[in-house]
Amino acid sequence: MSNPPSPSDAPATPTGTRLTPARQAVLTHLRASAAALTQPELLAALPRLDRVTLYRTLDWLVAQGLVHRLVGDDRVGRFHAADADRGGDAHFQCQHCGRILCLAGPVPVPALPPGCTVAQVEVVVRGRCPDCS
Amino acid sequence: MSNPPSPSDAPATPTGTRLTPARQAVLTHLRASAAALTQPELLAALPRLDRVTLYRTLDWLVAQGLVHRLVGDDRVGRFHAADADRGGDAHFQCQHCGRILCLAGPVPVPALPPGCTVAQVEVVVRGRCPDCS
DNA sequence: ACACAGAATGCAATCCAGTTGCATTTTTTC
DNA sequence: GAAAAAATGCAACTGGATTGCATTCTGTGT
Repeated sequence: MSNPPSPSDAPATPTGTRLTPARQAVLTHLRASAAALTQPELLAALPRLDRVTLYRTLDWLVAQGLVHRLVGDDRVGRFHAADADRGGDAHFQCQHCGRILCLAGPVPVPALPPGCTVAQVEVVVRGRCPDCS
Repeated sequence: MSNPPSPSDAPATPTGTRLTPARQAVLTHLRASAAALTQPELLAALPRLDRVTLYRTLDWLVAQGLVHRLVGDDRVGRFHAADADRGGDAHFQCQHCGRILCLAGPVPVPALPPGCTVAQVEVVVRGRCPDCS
């Protein structure tokens, strides 16, 4: 996650790892979606993939810093591409349809108790998305 | 969740519901803990309770607005008392021990796409807690 | 005091996303 | 072209969360 963002089409594949078609397909699909997707959603969209392969693929993509994983209110993990054109740490979750949109821009850091080291700040805004209004 | 916060010691029990000893015990235990607790942690602390009873108890407490439920990075639900002396929507999760502390004070809302209705803003700060530094 | 109704509890069974082990296939390298 | 490394697919398993149903408990009305 501390990697500098790689070019969109040829990310570095460190230490004997490959950017396989499956991984490319998942990454492409995540980049095409404005909302964060769950594993079942991805599986439905890419039926040739095995459940476990998708799981490991997402694991790898997250490890490469290409994909961001977040957990919504329903404790289901959702994934979205960590592209430069999207913000990193701010998300909007619709309380009606459950979709998670990715917001751009930095987020303010709230006041912390002394002694706490800050590594990451994540903001989740809940409400109604434009589609559900 | 849209209820006005009830007094600490005598919450309203709407529509024929009771503040039973089990519920009081869970609420007391949550109030005594500075960190948000998982269901297994609560179960270990209150062995007389059944798993399902604890689940339903937490459900009830959350519905009453007495307890706040949040999901951490590990997709495990954690609960903490929604007392007035604690903030509502800001939390700190230690990346080392996994504990979730509750921070006081609201945070400013980041920029949203047009058409989005905001109902709640939640902030999760990740890093190292004082104990793990 | 007794019966009744509604609520709460406990046990068992189920669900689902996530996870791991192992055999097989694919890709890279020598 | 063969060996080695990585990726994939299938099957089984985990752990928290969740539901159904029978039982117990509390409060109310007669």
